Order: sequence, then structure tokens, then C-alpha cells
Amino acid sequence: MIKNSEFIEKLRISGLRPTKQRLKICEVLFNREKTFHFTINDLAKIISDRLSEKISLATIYNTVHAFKNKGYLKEISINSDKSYFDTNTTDHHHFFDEDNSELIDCDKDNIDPINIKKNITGKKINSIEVLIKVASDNQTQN
Amino acid sequence: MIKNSEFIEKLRISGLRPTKQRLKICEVLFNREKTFHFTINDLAKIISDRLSEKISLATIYNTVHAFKNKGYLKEISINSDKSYFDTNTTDHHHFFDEDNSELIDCDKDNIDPINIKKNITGKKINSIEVLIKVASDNQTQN
DNA sequence: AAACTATATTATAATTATTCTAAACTGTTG
DNA sequence: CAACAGTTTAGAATAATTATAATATAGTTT
Ligand SMILES: [Mn+2]
Ligand SMILES: [Mn+2]
Ligand SMILES: [Zn+2]
Ligand SMILES: [Zn+2]
Repeated sequence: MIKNSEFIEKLRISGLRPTKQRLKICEVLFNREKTFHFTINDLAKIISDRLSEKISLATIYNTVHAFKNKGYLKEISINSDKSYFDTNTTDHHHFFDEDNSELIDCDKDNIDPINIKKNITGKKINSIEVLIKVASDNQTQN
Repeated sequence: MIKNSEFIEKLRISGLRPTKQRLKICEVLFNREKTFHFTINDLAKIISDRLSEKISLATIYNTVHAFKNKGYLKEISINSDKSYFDTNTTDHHHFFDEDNSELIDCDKDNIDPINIKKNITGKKINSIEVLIKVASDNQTQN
């Protein structure tokens, strides 16, 4: 159980005041054991299911983006119509289950370190991400 | 210079008749030496710049998706608001230049083959893609 | 605690990418 | 030429996201 003061600290560093709505968002995002992969819509739904009152989408978008900009959340590249976010902000790779559009962390030791032998001249590498798309095996069960 | 008959063949296999508009799209897409990475908007702009008359967005979307479904184009995963397509349909990785939102192919021998040691149970791997985000090096020129 | 000020929340409008629809158009066949 | 099947197109519909601006709240000062 993470304490409220941690949420307040994250909010403060992100330049946001600790309001009731933002603390509720923090609780959903950061008060968990495991990595949480979500879309804005997922998050909004969880909040509205768990809460009596709803938090407006604008507030959710603003807060999530502020956290992302400060590195408390990561945005994940998937070819889809919506953005995915990730509470695991370390460098890591993903499986994407195309059957249910679910993101799953890939253990660090499940892939050997990626070594880029030659980078684009004059640029620095900001991130290296592997995305492994998987789907059900049962195409034609013979 | 690729011949018209190749375009017609690609269209036929994609289940599309060779109309004037579709052949023009083919010419922009496939009559080139190098890989072409583009958004629908890029493509529409190139066509309208090069053509006297415009091709409607609906036709461009339909044709590009038909080609994608038959494997003549690939859709690339980037975290952005729009979809990127790629005329290089082989398995390959990308640099993404965040300065100008440009995709660049990564030479096959620039990265060692990715070996996934343990896959999700019951799923088969459809693709493994590496995305290397790069940006200008000159943050603070000291 | 009341007043004051800066900031936050929210409903709603605007924007953008994409998909859908239905009417006009084209090319082919009898 | 008339009928038909498939195509193009403009524009409407949808969905994610961002912007706006009026109202509400939090933090500070008296
Ligand atoms: Mn798509
Ligand atoms: Mn975004
Ligand atoms: Zn993750
Ligand atoms: Zn490519």
C-alpha cells in the first residue's frame, strides 16, 4: 500500500497540485504490484467503476500526459487507433496479443540486449524497443 | 521503370480492377528504387502535387488497405496520431527520427537477429519489430 | 475564518484521422 | 443503346484527442 505522500510528491514534481481527482488517478495508476498497461479509456472506465462520481476525460488526459512528460508513465508504440501507456518506465520490450489487444511485458532476460552497430549520423538514440506481436495458434486444427 | 503490367497484376491479386486512379497510386507507390515510408496524407499530397486532378481520400484509403491486406504494403508501429505504411514488406527494423517524424529502414546486418527465449503459451509469433527512436544530438552545445 | 488569487475541473466545442454511405459515374455486355 | 456491376467521390459519421472558457476549488493572506 503506497502512501498518499508519494502520490503528492509525484504530482508536485509533475507540476500539478494534489487535488482529489488527481489523487484518485494516482491511486489507480500507482497503487499496484504489477505493471499496468492501459489506454485512456481503460483508465477512465476503472475510475468510473470504482468511484461514485466521474472524473472528466480532460482531467485524465491532462494528468496522464503530465506524468508521461516527467517520466512517471511511458507511452508505448503500437499500431492501433489509440495510445497505450505503461506504469513500467524502465527500458523494456513487449508482447502484444492481437487476440485481445493486450500488452504484456517481456522479461529482460527473454531477449538478448540489442546492439545497433551503426546509428544515423548526428543523432542520438533515445530508445530501443522491441514489439513482438502474437496471436492464437489455432488457425486450422487438423 | 516498372511496367504497367506489374501494377495491373498487383491490383488484380488485391482484388482491384486497374482503374486510372489506382494505376496512378501504384506508380507513386511502386515505381521507385528505394523504400517509401508514408502516411496516407503524404501519399495524397504527392498525388495531388503530381496530378492535375485529385484522387479522393476514400480511394486512397481503400487502395492502400487492399495492398496492405495482400502484403504489398506494411503498416508500421509508431506512436503517433497517424498510420505509417512501408513499401518494404520484408521483415526489417526502423529508425524513427523524432526531429522530423521520419522513418528510416535499419539495415538487416545492423542488428543481430532477435531471439525470443520464451514465448507466451499458446500463441504464435507474428512479427518481431525493433523501433529505434533517435533525435538531434545538440541539446546543450558546450 | 473571510477574502483573494491562482490554478484546476469540467462540459462542451474543435480538430484530426479514419471509415462509412450513398449518389453519380464508367466500362462492359447483350 | 440499355442494363448491370463495379468504382469514385463528396460529404457524413465516428472516434481519439486537444482546446476553450466558464465555474469551482485550493492555498494564501488578511
Ligand atoms: Mn488502421
Ligand atoms: Mn499522443
Ligand atoms: Zn510494459
Ligand atoms: Zn521500412
